[in-house]
Amino acid sequence: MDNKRFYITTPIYYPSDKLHIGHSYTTVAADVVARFKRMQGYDVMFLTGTDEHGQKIEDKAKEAGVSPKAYVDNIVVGIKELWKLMNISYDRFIRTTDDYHQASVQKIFRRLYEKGDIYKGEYKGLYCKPCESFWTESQLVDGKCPDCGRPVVEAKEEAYFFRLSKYADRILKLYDENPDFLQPASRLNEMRAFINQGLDDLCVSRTSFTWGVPVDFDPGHIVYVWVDALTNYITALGYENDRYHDFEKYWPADVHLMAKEIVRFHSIIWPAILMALDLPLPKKVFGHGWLLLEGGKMSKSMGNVVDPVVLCERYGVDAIRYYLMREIPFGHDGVFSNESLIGRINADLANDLGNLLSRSVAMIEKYFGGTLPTERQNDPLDDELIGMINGLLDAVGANIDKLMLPNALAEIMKVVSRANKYIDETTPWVLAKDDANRTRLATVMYNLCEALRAVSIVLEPFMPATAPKIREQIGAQPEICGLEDCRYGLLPAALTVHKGEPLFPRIDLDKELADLAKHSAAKAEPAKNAELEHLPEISYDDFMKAEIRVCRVLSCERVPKADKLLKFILFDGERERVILSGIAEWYKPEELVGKKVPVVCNLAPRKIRGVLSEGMILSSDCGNAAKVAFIDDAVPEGSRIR
RNA sequence: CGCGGGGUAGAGCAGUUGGUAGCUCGUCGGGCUCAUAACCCGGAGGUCGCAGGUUCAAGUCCUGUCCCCGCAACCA
Repeated sequence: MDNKRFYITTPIYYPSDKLHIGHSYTTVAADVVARFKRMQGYDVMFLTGTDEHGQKIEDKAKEAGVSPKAYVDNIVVGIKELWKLMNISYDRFIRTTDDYHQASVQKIFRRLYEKGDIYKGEYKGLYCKPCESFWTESQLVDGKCPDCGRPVVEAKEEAYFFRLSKYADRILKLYDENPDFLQPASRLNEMRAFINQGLDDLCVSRTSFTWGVPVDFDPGHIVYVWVDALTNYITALGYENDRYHDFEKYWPADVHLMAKEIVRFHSIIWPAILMALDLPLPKKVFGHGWLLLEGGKMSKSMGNVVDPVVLCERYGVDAIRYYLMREIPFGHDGVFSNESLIGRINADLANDLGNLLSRSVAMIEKYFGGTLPTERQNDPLDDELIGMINGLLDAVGANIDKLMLPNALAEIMKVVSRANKYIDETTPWVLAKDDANRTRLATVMYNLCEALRAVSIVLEPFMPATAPKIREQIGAQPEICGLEDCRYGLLPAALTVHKGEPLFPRIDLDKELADLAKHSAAKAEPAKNAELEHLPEISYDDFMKAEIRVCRVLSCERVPKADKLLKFILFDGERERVILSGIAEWYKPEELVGKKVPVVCNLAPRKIRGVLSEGMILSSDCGNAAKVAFIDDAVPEGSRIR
């Protein structure tokens, strides 16, 4: 028993902003595994935290007019509240600004330096003086600084480097000998290819900012993110510090869980650092996919992030946890949408699971006054359901061990479906009509409750709040709801049920979507106002020079070989005019035909892709998209707008 | 240019070592009435991006080709 230990981590998140649903996704996944392992009897260490140093935080804090520490303190409070809200059962929370961590990082850095794996060199690059930033060639825009557009110069500065190149062969060997080290396997090829194109040594210090851990033997140099952040996985256990003392107990980690964009750091740089420190390597690095939003990637700059707090408050934590774990194939990208979320909640949780509980308990109350008689009468009809109950734990466990979390949930839902079907097959309402069938009816009811009990057990890691609610209603005591109790026949024969509230009320999809649209529209406005771009004042005469008229769209089609352009033929009140507009990403041509739109008619015509465009259709910037400013249909073509 | 991933029913996805193409949602029809108008059964719907090849047999292997997405490191 003593050697059953399990160490799982999430990345430490960068608290430059509030966390979004993608962070919740990683963390919920880790939580599910941690909870399951605890139920299996493992001594679990589940670590999460925040990576709080660096230029960006420094900038953000300055913008907000507070110290960097005050800035991150505030965000971290929010993050911890989010994890509390989402029922995340982390055992330890590390902040890279914690004293013990910083002291450990300095020791580790010094140790690597003394060993010769970190050396002082020169960082050469393209430098923008006003921005005090180095850029790579590929980052430049038209050969100029991407931030300010000014020219860059070649420059160099002193910096410390980690001998990453030295470990390339050992890392490749690691992949060969432990194909399971990095999952999904497809990422392994990517990493191999990356290493094979040649690893350069890694720049591990900075002098361009001060918000970080100082290199204690060389003032002015700050330890850069690689050594500062990645080492959290060991400093949080007490490596090179006295705050904790379970490094020996938990290291190496069983799983580092993360999204795919940081897989490279964890499967190349992190093992190299550990090799340099002569420490064992983590057993597994798992890079899951991204939650995409309809229309593309979620990102803070696009302003299209989904706030997990809002979702949890609206639909309940367990519904969100379930959706995240069920809908997106773990390891692949998946699309988040309100429709699919509500669809899952309704179909799986309300209709199948919630309703199964509801109808089962209702029948026991109706036919037996809430308590089952103790005699039983079995039937071959029961065998399949009972077999599935007895096989459930293995099916779920095998999938969780492989981190195939959606499959684990699918296995659970299979039992729910089978139980619903079982009700149809056994037709309890028919049995209830004849007292002679009383024993058989009780058996059917008992079997349903057993299915629900088994389901509640394996569902617990995924939906920790819902599982007890199910048990309460079917009258299952906690003593028979451990993982090892996930088998048929443990409920007392004289079972008493207690009907409760529906687990997951059904959501009216159309109403809900309309409501959501209203909210997000109202919310989008103030958010944008903060960063409005202002232009110089213009005179009334200048304004009146623009001839903006209402035009009707006669036809609209995509421009061949142009992914953003739509070609319009419009009627402006006296003639037809052709206009090209770069809105193809957001509108289908056919949905625009017949619409009335405002057009700047006296804009100098311009040839685009060989077609003369005579004017501009007015649209508003909406996040990263454009929305055409449609005009009320009652306004006649040609009307002047001013 | 390079590297990686992907193109399978209206939508979203499974398809292990090649052997009659599945699942969820939607849709159409039927059943039931215990239940959160939920549940159960059945039907329709796919030339598995395209073109070749290997094979008795290919979504599954090989070659070519088109399209989509990501990465391309000092950015946290």
